[in-house]
Amino acid sequence: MRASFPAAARSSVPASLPAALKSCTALGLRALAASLHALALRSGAFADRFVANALLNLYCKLPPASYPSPVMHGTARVSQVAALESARKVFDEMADKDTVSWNTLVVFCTEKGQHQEALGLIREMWGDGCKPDSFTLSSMLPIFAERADVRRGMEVHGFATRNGFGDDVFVGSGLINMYANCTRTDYSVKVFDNLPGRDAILWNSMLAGCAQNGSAEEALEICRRMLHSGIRPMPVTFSSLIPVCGNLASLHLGKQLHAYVVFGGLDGNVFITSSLIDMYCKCGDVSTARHIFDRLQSPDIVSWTVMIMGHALHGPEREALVLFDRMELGDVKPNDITFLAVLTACSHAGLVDKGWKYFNSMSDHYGIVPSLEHHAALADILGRAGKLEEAYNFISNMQIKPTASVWSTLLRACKVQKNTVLAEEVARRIFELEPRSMGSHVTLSNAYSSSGRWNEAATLRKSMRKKGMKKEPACSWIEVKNKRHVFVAHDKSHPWYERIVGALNVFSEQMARQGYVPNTEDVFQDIEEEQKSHVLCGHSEKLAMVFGIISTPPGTTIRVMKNLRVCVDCHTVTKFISKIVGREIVMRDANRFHHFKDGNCSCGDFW
DNA sequence: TTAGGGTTAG
Repeated sequence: MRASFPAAARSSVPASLPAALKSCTALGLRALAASLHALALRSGAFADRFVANALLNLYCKLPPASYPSPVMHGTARVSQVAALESARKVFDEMADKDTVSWNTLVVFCTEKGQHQEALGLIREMWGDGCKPDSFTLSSMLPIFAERADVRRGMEVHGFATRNGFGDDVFVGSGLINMYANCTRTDYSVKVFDNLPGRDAILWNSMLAGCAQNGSAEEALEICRRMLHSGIRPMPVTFSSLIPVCGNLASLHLGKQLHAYVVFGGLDGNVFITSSLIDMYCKCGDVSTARHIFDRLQSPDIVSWTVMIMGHALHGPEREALVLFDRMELGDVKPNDITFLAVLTACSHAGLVDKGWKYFNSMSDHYGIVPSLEHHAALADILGRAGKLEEAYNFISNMQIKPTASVWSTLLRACKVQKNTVLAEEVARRIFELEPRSMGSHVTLSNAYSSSGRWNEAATLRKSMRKKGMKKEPACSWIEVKNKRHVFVAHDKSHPWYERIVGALNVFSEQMARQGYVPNTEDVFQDIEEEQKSHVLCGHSEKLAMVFGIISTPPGTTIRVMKNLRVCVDCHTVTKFISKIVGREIVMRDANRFHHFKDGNCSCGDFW
């Protein structure tokens, strides 16, 4: 027999239920929530719009526990579909739906990445006579942000303006992010500047939008303006801004932010510490990164991954594998990005068997399907280890269609191994997919040159010029006394140019006495050997390094950054100079970090 | 009374 409620109790049920359900949702009280659901049905309170909406929200935030727990991608998807179905069931049973009901479901779908379902619901909502409001619009914008669909994002913007939501801060922050993701930070700034009042989250939206899209200078400018407006920096301000320092490789700026973090007592925030570890790695100071990492009580997956990647790029690569194995023993499970880091370590260390082992364990032990990037990483491991044929077969037999970037890892390996026959075949494949691939044209031309096939190299260069293709100019930079100095080859514009060349000549004489012979392999022009060594003398990384040495006190570590890979001769020269001046020289190129000390390099001459 | 915005790794 079902208990019936006294009339007085029944009337008070709807008033108190929404708040009670909200508390259950917030505190994760599933059992109590289930009882309240039963109560709502028995008492008739479910007919109340507020009660039903609160229940719907409960089902979205706290789906019934009987569904499989979301562990890996595949299972999580099943779980989300089941959760949506259960929420939808509650929704369909509602007699009195309003905009809140629709929005609750829409938000649930967008947050779970079920974008098609969300857009379908919004169409259904229109058909039901319920017009989208600011909640709906701010939920739609992240969908077009992720798809970088600026056209549809702009349609939402237009709708918002026409319907009186142009001043809404939630719609505003959605628009700022959407435009930033579509690489239109200029529009983000316009939206931001036109919003009334000031809102701390909007400032952080602006900052994050610029930071995530490579607009480093703009991000710093936003930060200056924010502080000037009296908005205090928040934890999220630091976790957005610190990666900017890493991308600029600006160690002095990164250290300043680190100091603010420590003084503000924010060094326990996992977002901030992960970004600090990554920043120090990217700025060439891996030992400080490791120092921070070693003091973490319980590193999360991002902290582990950035530290593993740090060792993969700086060496010792085996330390990256030691960390990975340590992580596997704990509670934190590796994800697809962690595997990219560990495969990078295998590539730089030349560990073919381990590379295969980790690659296979992704699907065997973790249910992670290897992506194009993982395939490219394994192809790189094989190619760099000289197993060109194995790499070729591996790429040819991939389950997913290889892209030009996968093939290009093999092309670079062919150049290093001086196998121009295979290089031509691989380049043919690349040009079928990407006829104007600049990097691959240059690599093939360099492969011809370093094998002495000057005519083919010249013909290829000529056809590149004809097609209007220009090689990215090499440049290197160094920070001295908080100022960045940028050099291109034979750059005479620097005020210290004469002094740099003078010092370089002195070093050349010392190196010659110690047995140095210029390595002209990377001079891709058919000129006399003597001229080639002159070309080598002016390479941007040498200019930046020598400037660093003569403008800093003895013993100071020199950190040079280069946009392309370091050339073979510069690598040899830097080894000699590190010994002559007794300094550690760190050089970041497009592929990894080189730590030169006492005449040796951490890459073991394998890069 | 019920729904929404900003952060770390490739």
